[in-house]
Amino acid sequence: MNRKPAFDAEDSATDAAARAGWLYYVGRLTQDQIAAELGVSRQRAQRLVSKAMSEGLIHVRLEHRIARCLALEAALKQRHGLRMVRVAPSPGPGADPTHGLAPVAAEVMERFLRQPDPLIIALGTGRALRATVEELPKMTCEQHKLVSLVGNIAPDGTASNYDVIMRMADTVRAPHYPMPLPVIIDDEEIRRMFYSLPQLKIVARLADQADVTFVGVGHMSESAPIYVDGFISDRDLREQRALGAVGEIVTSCFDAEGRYIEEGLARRVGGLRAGGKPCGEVIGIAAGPDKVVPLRAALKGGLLNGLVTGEDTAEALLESPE
Amino acid sequence: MNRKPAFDAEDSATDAAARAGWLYYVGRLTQDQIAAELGVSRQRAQRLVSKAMSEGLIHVRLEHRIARCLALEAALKQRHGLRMVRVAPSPGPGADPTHGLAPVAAEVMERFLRQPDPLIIALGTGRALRATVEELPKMTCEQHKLVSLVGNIAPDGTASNYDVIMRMADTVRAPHYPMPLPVIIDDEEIRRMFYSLPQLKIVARLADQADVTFVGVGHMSESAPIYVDGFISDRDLREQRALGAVGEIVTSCFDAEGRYIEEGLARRVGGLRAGGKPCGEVIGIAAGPDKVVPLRAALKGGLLNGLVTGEDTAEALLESPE
DNA sequence: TGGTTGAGTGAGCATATGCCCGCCAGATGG
DNA sequence: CCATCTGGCGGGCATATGCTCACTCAACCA
Repeated sequence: MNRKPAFDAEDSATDAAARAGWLYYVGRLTQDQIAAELGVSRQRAQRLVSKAMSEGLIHVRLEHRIARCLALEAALKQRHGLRMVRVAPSPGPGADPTHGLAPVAAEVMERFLRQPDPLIIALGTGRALRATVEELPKMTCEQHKLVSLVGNIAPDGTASNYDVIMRMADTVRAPHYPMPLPVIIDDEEIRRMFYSLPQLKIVARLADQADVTFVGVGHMSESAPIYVDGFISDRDLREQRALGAVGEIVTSCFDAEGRYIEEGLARRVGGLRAGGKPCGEVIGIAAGPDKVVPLRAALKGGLLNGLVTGEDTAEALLESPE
Repeated sequence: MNRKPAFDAEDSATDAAARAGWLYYVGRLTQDQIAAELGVSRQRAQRLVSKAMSEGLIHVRLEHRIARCLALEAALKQRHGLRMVRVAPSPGPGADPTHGLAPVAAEVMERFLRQPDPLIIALGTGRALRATVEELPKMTCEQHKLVSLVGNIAPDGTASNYDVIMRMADTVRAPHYPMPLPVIIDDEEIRRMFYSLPQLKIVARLADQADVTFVGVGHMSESAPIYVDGFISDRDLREQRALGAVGEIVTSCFDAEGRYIEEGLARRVGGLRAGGKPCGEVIGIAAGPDKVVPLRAALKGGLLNGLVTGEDTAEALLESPE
């Protein structure tokens, strides 16, 4: 009764791997120390540790409320081929689901702003974006250019309340290019005239080359901000919904497949679409139950390649089949 | 409403640490990759990972039946200041509690045998040791010396069945020094004569310099092997128990505090005590419910500095207070 | 207001890690 | 019985890691 046959050699190899893995991950020993402890060469110790990992003997888990968020980020990133996803922890039941989103989004934005090389940063509009910009710290970013994708003149002639570019430029001290035209331009002639203005062409060209674009994602229900705030009419809303619109990004509506709807309203929008530059980042910032449907569509259609959202929203997005 | 005050800076630092730790341990990214991902310097990434660890955000657990054994080993090692502890997985309820002990002990023994530098290896006796030796593979260890600590002549004049040294020497091809004298020598004159034999002096000197000693640990109940196998008489057993004996190592009895009992039987033992050389390893091999009391005493008295035992026994040893 | 302090930062370096390569032993097949 | 093969082993090297040391910047106190 000497050496056992192969059937338990496997077992004893796994035992040794477990032992090595334990010493490495739990005991925090170096592989040299493990080698000494087990009386084997360092290479063998390294192979055992690696085996312990690859055989799944070692389980690592993160004890932190954002652990779930990180998992959601990874899942969303993978499912939709996104470049960047950030999921803000849920604020808890009952609270505003967008609470906590802005600081996280601001962190993302700040990272771009901290780049020393000049960037062209395009901005949409909306509550989420506005809140994000308000979370930015004062800084000096004269190397970048901020470009608005959307007209800053509301239907009533005032500057739009949700025009974020001025505020942002103010906080981060960057050259900025608002789009001096109405959000919606009913007369096609006038619209063409606006677009032919030289300064608008400059803005359009810049926006087209944006390295990164931050946009909100709106929904198209009766309480759609774009409608409630008077940017589009009741008729427009019904028309777009009839055409299949489930959401909008800088007033461009898209259907459940994430395809922009070219008919109707699209012809009267005073602004540009996000994502002109193919290799630029287009980051959507949105959270809340209302945003699940439009976000799902936008992701499906590849309208975004980056996303900042909330835990519950991320979960809902991942619950859909496919 | 710009930068938040310190109260959530702490939180966001922990969040970042959690994120970094997650990327490192779950995502298996290098710190450089994490630095790029988070847009910080590598040093910062390393600090975040380290913070995640030190704040206990990362929990590692080993998914393997020996995980518990490893934890028990660490606990025993620490509690009793032992140099080496191995705990064999429990064979399951109902099975022989010593099952599985021998292969583990043999692994330990083999490690010493594989040493290229010459070692003096002292051996006790007993079932556990015998079983251990039988698990050794054939090998050639001419550099080492095997020394017996205990007489190899049973009271009936035969060579003891549990004399392990011959078998071991046979398997590992090492020079060996049995102790050619009875296990118990009733006549003091004869005992002195035996000890004055030159070859016995050689053995005694070797044993005294043993680099490592392997011994079984016996209990002192009515079913004590030392008694059942006829090495000591009923009277001896009662005498030693009356003197407080709770266990024996190579026929030297000790009390609950792990102090050797010098009266009575001790004067008639034909053999040596384990642990002559202060810096040598003295490794006890024993498992089973009967062994808990003697092992606890031996550990308390520092009679052993190494231990190979079973999962259940280790657990029982750790259950005692103090 | 101006010094002081202390936490956080990046550079640099010694060490640990992971991986590739040539080697050897034991298994396999002629 | 010998040639071949395969799989594990240690040597060595490029890379990653962790740590120390000045340094900065900003808050705090006098």
